[in-house]
Amino acid sequence: MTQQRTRQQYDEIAHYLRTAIREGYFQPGDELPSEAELTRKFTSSRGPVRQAMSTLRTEGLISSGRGRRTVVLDNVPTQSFDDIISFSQWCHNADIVPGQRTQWVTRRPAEKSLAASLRIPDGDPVVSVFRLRLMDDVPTMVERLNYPLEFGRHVLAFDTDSGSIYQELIDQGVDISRTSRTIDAIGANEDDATLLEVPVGTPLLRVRRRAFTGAGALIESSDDRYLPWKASFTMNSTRGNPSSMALTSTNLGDI
Amino acid sequence: MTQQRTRQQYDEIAHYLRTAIREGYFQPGDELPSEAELTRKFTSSRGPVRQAMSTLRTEGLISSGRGRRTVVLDNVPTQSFDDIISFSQWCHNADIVPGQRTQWVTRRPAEKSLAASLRIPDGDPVVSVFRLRLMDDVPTMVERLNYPLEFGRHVLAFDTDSGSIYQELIDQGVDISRTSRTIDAIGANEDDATLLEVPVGTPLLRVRRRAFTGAGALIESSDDRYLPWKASFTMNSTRGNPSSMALTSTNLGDI
DNA sequence: GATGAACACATGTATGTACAAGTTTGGCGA
DNA sequence: TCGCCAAACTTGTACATACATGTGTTCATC
Repeated sequence: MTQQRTRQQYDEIAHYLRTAIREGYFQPGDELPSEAELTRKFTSSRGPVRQAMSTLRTEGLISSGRGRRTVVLDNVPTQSFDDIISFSQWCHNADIVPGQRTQWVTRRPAEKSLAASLRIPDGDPVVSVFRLRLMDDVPTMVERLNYPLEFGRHVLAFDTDSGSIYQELIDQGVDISRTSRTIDAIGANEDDATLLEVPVGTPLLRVRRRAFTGAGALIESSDDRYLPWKASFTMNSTRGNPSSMALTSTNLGDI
Repeated sequence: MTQQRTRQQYDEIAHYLRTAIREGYFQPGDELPSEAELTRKFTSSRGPVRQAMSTLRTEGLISSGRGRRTVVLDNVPTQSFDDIISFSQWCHNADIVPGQRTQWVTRRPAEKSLAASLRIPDGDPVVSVFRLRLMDDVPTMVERLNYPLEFGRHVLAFDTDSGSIYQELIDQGVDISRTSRTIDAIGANEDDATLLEVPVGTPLLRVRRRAFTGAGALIESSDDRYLPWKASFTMNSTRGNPSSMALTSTNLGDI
């Protein structure tokens, strides 16, 4: 999936360390080999070694500091960009069989709020998808997806019961390079309640997502609602590293 | 707050770019100066420039690639580690007056599940705090904090109605270096409902947090519940960058 | 005017060096 | 034995250089 050409040195080092940590060769609290040792081990220079360390640090796997040896922190969960963006991909990684029951797929003119959210003129055509997603055949999440026609046409031509829309877009050459998520909580409405088989008002974990191309064009604006006892988000922050996460006060109806 | 000694070059460059973007000098879609230009502008070398770019990239502010000029993405919100960990700090940044009404502070032996969550033996003393937090005098969040005695003793000696416990721990020399958060949704129980002045069962955004020292010792295990129309989380992920965030299936009662 | 090759320029990766600024270690002296 | 200091080692920061690899432009050619 989304293959890379020849693996870079720093990528190789990072992969080695990540694997060694995940498989318990380095336990939480253990010291990692020093940069000098890794340099020798991989017949490399300090640059790639430090680059690998840097990625592990922002993943929250290790902690380092001047004079101190680098130590392994908790065996924290982390996922790649592809895992994060795709429900199907995430299920596969967790050894869960993903499923979907498409409720409807439409092409229609965008009403005002949706147009604003997609940053297109009022009335421009959008493609919308409404699906129930399942984990091992158990209802877990309701998914509302909206695409500008430019990208939505790929969705219209796709059997939305057959798998990952995300993967289909990638295969069609759409360059998904960044996503922004807003997470909050909301009570199940009637549609949600029926599909998820819970009472109206049941607290759901809502994830509103917007996906962008590298050039900044908006690909998707979506609203996913999870049963909180089936899925949750975990994130790590480390002092000194940028967080890419923000607590925001919700005053304006953004997204 | 938590001052730095002399600002490093890469930090200066990052700060300049961040400010210029936030203040609109570089608009979303604009190209940033090339690395060569920045090198000249700051009389520096490529290393620090690239280091600054790297932090902005993981913050989701910019996007770059081989051959392409670096472009500004959305004007995305990001916050530092200190902002993320402290409700008071976050409010200050958003020009909101933070408040708190302490319900109780106790020292007691940990019952089984709490002891496990704090990774201490059953019955070891813990310090617990239960507070209502306010934004501009409006109830916004209920906060349940638990500390092993080693760190909790600082909390016992602190007036929890006077401000930020986090800041107090820092001032007492506690090295808070990493936090792990799990986010989901939960209905308000009777305590939550009374304090937040909403009906029982109202969907709340729950953030369970654990804080660690650089050496890996557990400082705090907490449970914050936000009114979702007052606060939410935002996060950005970029292809190729590690995410430090994970969607997790909630089977075992972790945290 | 359309096509394509050559070129300049952008960022990505890698190496080597030097020094700064912490932590740990070990030995020396009281 | 205890305490202190210097040396060794660790990671952080910075600079100079080289080449890889992709993008965009220019310009000669068809």
